[in-house]
Amino acid sequence: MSDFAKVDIEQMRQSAGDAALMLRSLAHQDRLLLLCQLSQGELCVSDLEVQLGIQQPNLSQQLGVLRREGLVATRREGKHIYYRIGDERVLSLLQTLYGLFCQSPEENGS
Amino acid sequence: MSDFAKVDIEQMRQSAGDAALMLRSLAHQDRLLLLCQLSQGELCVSDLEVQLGIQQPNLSQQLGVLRREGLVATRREGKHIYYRIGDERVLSLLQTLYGLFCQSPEENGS
DNA sequence: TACACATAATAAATAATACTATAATATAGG
DNA sequence: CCTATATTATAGTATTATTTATTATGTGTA
Repeated sequence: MSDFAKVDIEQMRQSAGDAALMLRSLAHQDRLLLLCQLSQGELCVSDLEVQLGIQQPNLSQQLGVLRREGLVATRREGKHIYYRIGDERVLSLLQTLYGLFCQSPEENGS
Repeated sequence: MSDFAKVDIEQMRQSAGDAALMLRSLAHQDRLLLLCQLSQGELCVSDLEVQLGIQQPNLSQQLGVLRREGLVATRREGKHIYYRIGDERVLSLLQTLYGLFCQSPEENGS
C-alpha cells in the first residue's frame, strides 16, 4: 500500500509484461516445487526425479522451461547435470510465497 | 536463502498447488496492471477501462477471473461497481514484484 | 555398452482471446 | 409508474495457443 505507480503507464505495461512472463514460469505446481528444492542447493535431475516422482521426460521438459527463462542454471559433472537457481529474483519471490503459503498464519508478522 | 522446506513433501505439494493457483491469476499482463491500479485504491470498471484501454467485455472477463479467485472484491455504488483488492496476499506479492520489476537496479538493497 | 539427460514428435485436452449479442441492475426523466 | 439509458456482467462462439503425457530417439560421458 505504498508508492506503486510513480512510473507512467507505458513503463507499467512493460514491467507488467516482464513480471507476467516470469510469473507464468512459476505458476505451475511442479515447477514451483522444483524451484523450492533448488532454492536449498544444487540437485541433479535424477535427485529431483526421485524427490518429486515425475517421469524423466516430463521433468526435463519443465526444467527446460525454467532454463529457457533463465530461472535456473546448470553445471555438468560427469554424467550428471546439476541445476541451481539462476535468477535472484526467483529467490525473492519464493521467499514471499513461502511466507504466504507455507507458514502458519500465527507466525505472520502482519 | 533461508529456511524453506521444513515442511514435508506432501504439505509442500499442497502449498505449491495453492500458490500456483494464485500465480496463474497474476501471470497476465492486463490482470497485473489491474491489480496494480487497485492496489492504490478502489476504482470502478469504467475508470479501469479508460486507464488501461481494454474493451469492456474483455475487461469484465479479466475482472471475473480475479473475482472468482477472491483476489478482488466489489462494492456497488449507484450505477457503478467499485473494485478493490480482496486478498492481502496479493498486496505482498505486488510489493515484491514492484521491487523486482519496477524499481531501477540502483535502488535495490541487495 | 550403459547411464543420465535432452530433444523431438506427436496426440489429446485445455485454456486464452476477441467478438457480438444480450442480460441484469440502477438511476433519471417524463 | 413507465421508459430510456448508463454501467457492468454473462453467454455464446470461433480462433488460436498452450499444456500434458507419451514414445522414441539423440547426445555426452564413463
